[in-house]
Amino acid sequence: MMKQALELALQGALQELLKDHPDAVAPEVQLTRPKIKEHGDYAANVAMPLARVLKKSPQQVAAALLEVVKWPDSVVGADIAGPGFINIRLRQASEAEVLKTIISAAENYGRAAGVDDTGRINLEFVSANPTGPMHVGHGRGAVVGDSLANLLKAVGKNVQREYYINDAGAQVGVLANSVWLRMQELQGEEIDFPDGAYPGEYIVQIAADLLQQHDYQALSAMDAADRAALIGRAAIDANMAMIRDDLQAIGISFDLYFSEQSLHASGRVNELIDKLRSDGVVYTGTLPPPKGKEIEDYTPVEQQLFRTTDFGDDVDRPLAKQDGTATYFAADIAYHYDKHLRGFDRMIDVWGADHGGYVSRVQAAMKALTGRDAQPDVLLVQMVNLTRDGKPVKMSKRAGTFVTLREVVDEVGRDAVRFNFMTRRVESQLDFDLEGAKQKNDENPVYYVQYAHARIAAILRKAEEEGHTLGDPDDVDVSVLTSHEEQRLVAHLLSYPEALQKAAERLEAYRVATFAMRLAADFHSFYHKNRVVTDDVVLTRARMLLIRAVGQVISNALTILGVSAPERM
RNA sequence: GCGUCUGUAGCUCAACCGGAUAGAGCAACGGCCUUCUAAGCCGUAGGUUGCAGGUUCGAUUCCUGCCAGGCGCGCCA
Repeated sequence: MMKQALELALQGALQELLKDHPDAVAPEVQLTRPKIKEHGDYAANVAMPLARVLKKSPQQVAAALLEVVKWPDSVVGADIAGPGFINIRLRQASEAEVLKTIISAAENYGRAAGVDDTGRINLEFVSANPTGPMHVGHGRGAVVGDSLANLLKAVGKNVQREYYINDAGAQVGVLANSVWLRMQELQGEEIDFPDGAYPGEYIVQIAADLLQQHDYQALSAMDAADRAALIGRAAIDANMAMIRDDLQAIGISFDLYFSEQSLHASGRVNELIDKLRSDGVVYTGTLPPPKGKEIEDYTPVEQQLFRTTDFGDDVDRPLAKQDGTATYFAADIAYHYDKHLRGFDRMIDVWGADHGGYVSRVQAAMKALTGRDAQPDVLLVQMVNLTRDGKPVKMSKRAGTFVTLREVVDEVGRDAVRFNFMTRRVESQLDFDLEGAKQKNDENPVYYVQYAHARIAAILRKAEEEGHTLGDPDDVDVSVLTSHEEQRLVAHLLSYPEALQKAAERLEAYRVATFAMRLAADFHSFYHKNRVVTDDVVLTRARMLLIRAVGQVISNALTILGVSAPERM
């Protein structure tokens, strides 16, 4: 890699300069790609921090560095500019050679050669409760998590996708009761459907299916708890099947669906609480009433508390409810601890912003259990505001009027949903307009990128019709690609592996979408100023190579995002 | 009240873990289709980066305090 070679050269020069200053700390060499063409192909800022150490002006330091530096052959010039930047210019031909690399590597360009051995990563995302269909907010988390998994795999990480099924606790009882009420109703009985029950139409469907499979009289005669268990299990299975189906519709599947109930059933939650107790981080006490919320009948209760405040949390957290069963928190620690025991070196959790208050307690718990290294990295995905023609779509879970992810995908299409969800950082809220996402114009970035890909395919078809063939890329003379637009494209393609690397390091998959949009923009700009198919055979072949490489990289980026790259539009 | 995320052009967002003249799209205005896809391109205009301090050679970026908005804050998951 050119960048590394340059960094090495500068580091060498740095050592040379610092010979007389044995106790000085050498600043890190950082190379950036300047935004402005006149600033060269790479720029280094080392002279500026070094100026302080050597007590000379940055310009003097830069000059001294240039005296001793031994550049690689491809460097044609380096000069000092601005407040002390060293601008480096490379021989152009050496950059355009990347086009040949891209064509031969094809879908592997930008990807790591193999799977690295720096550890296994567990990536948990979606984990929507199996009590109903996924809404749009879940969809954003799903797309973010899935794209991140693709990205991490692309740079060579060993990643497992995991879905945590919250199939335990009181909500299962509520779900079972909701279904049972609908079953009774379908049998013609008068029912009173309470506020707390799940109102959706899917509950009625599950009830109808269950009536097909089970004898209603027999169910009525059953012990209520046994019946609730049976119906609850069946309803959860039905909902999970629906969720998996909906995820399939946007191209997402998991390596493992992990059941919370299995943690309780196998005794691992209780084992974990015992372990914490023997570790001495559990005590019996009462919590102060919560702030900022009016609670009329707050009564302090003695309970088992996990001393999470010793590990960075705000208050200690209860492990067991008053009825003696474990809290959700206790099960979740057991779950994260289980991931640790399964040998994952790193955990990443993608959660909705409404779980933000939960991060510090889980991290505190994992710190207590395993030490700092096994704390999960938590990505909090902010809300999605669904609009139609700019007006908010009213959603009420209680009234059963929330828009499901499936409805949105069916209406606007998988590609538009996936790409639009990836155009912003997870920290910022996302406005998603149903009409805007369907429009096939500039307002919709997914078409902008896909259009570039389809346009490239069309040009290549045209070129072949005209009798041009690319042939062996190694025989193409890329030195004729000298226009401003061509050089921009080459530089852009060259930076793709670095862009992936950076995005992966920061767990910011949206950067891949940004990259694709910028590359598409550079291509469209090139297209309008340069003709690919001409009478000049040498130039035509060089440009065919160039746009094929552009199309390949757009396709590779879109693949990471789970978006298709069409040949025609 | 506490925690957390956000605040950049009229609107929606970028700005490469402190760097050079803060960039795109939409909306506005003016151009470009008898030649490879106009789902596109070129140009003009638009900014005290919420406010006030601080650290630094240098701050949209880091720190502190305010202001505004989102999310959350008993054994619900």
